[in-house]
Amino acid sequence: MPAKQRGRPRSPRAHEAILRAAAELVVAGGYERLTMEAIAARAGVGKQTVYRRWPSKSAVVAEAALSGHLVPAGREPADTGDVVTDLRDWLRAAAAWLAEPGGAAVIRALAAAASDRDTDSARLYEQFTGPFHAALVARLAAGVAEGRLRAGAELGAVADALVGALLYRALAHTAPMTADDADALVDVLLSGLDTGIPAD
Amino acid sequence: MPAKQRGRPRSPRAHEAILRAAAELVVAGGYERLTMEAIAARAGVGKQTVYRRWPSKSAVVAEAALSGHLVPAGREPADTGDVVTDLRDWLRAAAAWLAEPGGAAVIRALAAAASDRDTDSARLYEQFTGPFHAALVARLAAGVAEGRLRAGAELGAVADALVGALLYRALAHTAPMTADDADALVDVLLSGLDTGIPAD
Amino acid sequence: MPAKQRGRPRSPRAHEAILRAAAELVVAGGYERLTMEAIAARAGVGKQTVYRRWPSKSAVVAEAALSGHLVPAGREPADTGDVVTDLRDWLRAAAAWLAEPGGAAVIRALAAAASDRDTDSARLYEQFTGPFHAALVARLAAGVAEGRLRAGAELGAVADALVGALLYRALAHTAPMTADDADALVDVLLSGLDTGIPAD
Amino acid sequence: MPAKQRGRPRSPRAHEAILRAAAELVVAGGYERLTMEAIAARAGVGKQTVYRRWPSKSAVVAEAALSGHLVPAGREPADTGDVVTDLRDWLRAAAAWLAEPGGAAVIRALAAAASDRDTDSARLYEQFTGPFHAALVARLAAGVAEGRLRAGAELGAVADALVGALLYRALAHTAPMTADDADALVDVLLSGLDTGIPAD
DNA sequence: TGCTAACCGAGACGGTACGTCCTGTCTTCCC
DNA sequence: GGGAAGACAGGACGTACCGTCTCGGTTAGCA
Repeated sequence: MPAKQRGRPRSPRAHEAILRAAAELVVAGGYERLTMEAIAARAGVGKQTVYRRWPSKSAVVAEAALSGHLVPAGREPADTGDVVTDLRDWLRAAAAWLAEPGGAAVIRALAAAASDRDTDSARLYEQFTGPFHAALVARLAAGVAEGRLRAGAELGAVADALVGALLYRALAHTAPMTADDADALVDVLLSGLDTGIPAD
Repeated sequence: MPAKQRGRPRSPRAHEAILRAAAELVVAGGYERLTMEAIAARAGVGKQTVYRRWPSKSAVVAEAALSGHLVPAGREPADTGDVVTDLRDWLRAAAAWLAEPGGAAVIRALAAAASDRDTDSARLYEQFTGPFHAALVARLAAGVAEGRLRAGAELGAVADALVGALLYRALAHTAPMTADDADALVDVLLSGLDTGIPAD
Repeated sequence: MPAKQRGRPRSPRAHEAILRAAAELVVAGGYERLTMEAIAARAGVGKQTVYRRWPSKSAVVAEAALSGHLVPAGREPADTGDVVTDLRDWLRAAAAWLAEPGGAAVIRALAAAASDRDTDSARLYEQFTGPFHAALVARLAAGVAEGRLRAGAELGAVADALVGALLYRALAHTAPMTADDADALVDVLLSGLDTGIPAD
Repeated sequence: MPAKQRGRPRSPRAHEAILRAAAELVVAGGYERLTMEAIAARAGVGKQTVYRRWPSKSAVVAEAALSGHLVPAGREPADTGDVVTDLRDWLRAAAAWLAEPGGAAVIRALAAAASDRDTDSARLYEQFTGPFHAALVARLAAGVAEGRLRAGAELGAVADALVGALLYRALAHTAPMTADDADALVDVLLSGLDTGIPAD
């Protein structure tokens, strides 16, 4: 029995306004330049109203990310029946999003938020990258079922490689991943490197 | 002719003490909790002495990382002649280091430092992960030359996948990469997923 | 016709609890540390219930003082027929009360409350010190009628001097007024300073 | 040996600017409306620079008062040789100052500052009213020496009565003391009330 | 040997943001 | 309609750091 509700209920408007403000500010200025005061001010809300809901900047950002304010949800690979094409298309789309300034800002903000000591960064990554990872594994498994991909491979490792490479290129931002890079990565993962010739 | 050195030379003791202090503090408390004042205090140095050398916190951390205060330098893959074994060993060793608390702390600090708007994060990543990436590509190229790996694959993409997967698992830290995970990843990259059977 | 009472009548229990809480808190912590939230909490009452009755902290304190929660009411000088003794006794008693920690705390709280810009401090002082002042004047007038005190003196000025000296010693609290101080003050006011010898 | 001076010395300009700002703001808005942030802002100074010197609002106000920023120093009674006239003139002048809005504001601010739990209010009153009190006693003693005032009276009590009556009228501010009130008070103190006729 | 420049530790400076506390108002459910 | 509870916008609190500055005091090369 969850302690009967007493007093004025928390305003959903304020809740929403805070997350929206945080998302806008983090895209505009990056995580380091983001301040709780600015979030509250832009949301038209007292600071206490922010702190009543989240204990820290990183928690607000995490919630904004998880609730879809920072990134449009639903980026699972399609299933056209051709797993190779689906994989390629998904990776190209993801790379394109991360090549935009907004996408990169989100990823970098997430990495910074996750570095905060008091953030449940496992949960953050799990909820943010987890769906992609899981959807990738599912699509790959379907590809195996189709007979298009070989059985026995560790599909989780493949998803790690795909998500990890995207993340790495986005964070390092020497140069974001291009469509060609994406295709090359898919090619390697499909064809492998082994020539079958054993070492001497 | 670079303006002959005049006045008191900068103290190498102070230089070293600052980097050591920064490294210790970042491992102990994470990047977010790190402050320039604490670095200076722990190094027994005035703040100006820090700012005279580096313009920002992230620059100090970057230097600490690059100069081997945060991470033991020299982790290139060995060349035993067997590229598969070398790759596996390197990935296992890297995964093991990142599974330690210290290793994870360093990576997370680096990610946070790189998220600083005013950091040359490209340079940071390049200098930090670059050598590994380059060494991997070189070792892979040698493997191709040996005839052990097929020619024509985009080796940079392979290195991206390896480094990225490590990074992803370390940052997400749901569970750090195990030796088995490492082996599975190498296996996939070597053997590929493709059965050679085209889509319907 | 005074708008017939509608709805639930105001709780006298709450009223009383608020004043008692305010009195206790002001004695315990002084006026500056007193907060409306603490008053409401200690009274077991919602803040609105306080604000419904009084518009400000100083008003609550004023009411607490005036209603006898802060100071026992009824300290007028006695009338034994001997105005000198009565005056001395009254002043000694007042000085003794102000020498206690509680008494001093009340006076200091009152002074602070009266300093609030939006307090009707004239009313506060009038209601708090006014009765004493008036009773003193009355007792002095009776002394004049008795023939014990000379006519023609400005009795209000005498009362000002008595009340003012008490207040001053209490607020300054270098040392509260002693019985001897009280006697000396009465002595001066009765005997005067003038020798009757004019200035050169 | 007072610990050799190290680091940048504290700015006398800032010190002075803070006290001036505090004095202006307290006269303008009263003690309750005074904030540390406003003091710092008006002084063109960081808040820390205020807190580095004084621990609280009341301490700043106390210092401003004691250093003559709130009240022009030097209000001792003159010595024309005629103690009665001197006393009357002094009391009239003091009453006139307290009747002005500025004077009243200062006294009320002082009373409020002295009510702060953590203020050394004894020192505040002693240094603020003490000089007047002492000068009054001195002038009265000179009057005794002149033969104009009777010996044997407790001159401290007389000064208490004068200062106290002024303070009381200023704080209560039902009506500030007028010149006539001042004259009446001096008259009573000089002539006394006693008719010499004993009680029945 | 003395001059001058750049360094050194220390710590104050004007600022910004922090996270907490309180104000006076409001909104809910309950009597 | 009053009452207890508690959220609301607002704003001051006192603290912690930022990056800069100003002290007295080294420590070097150059005169």
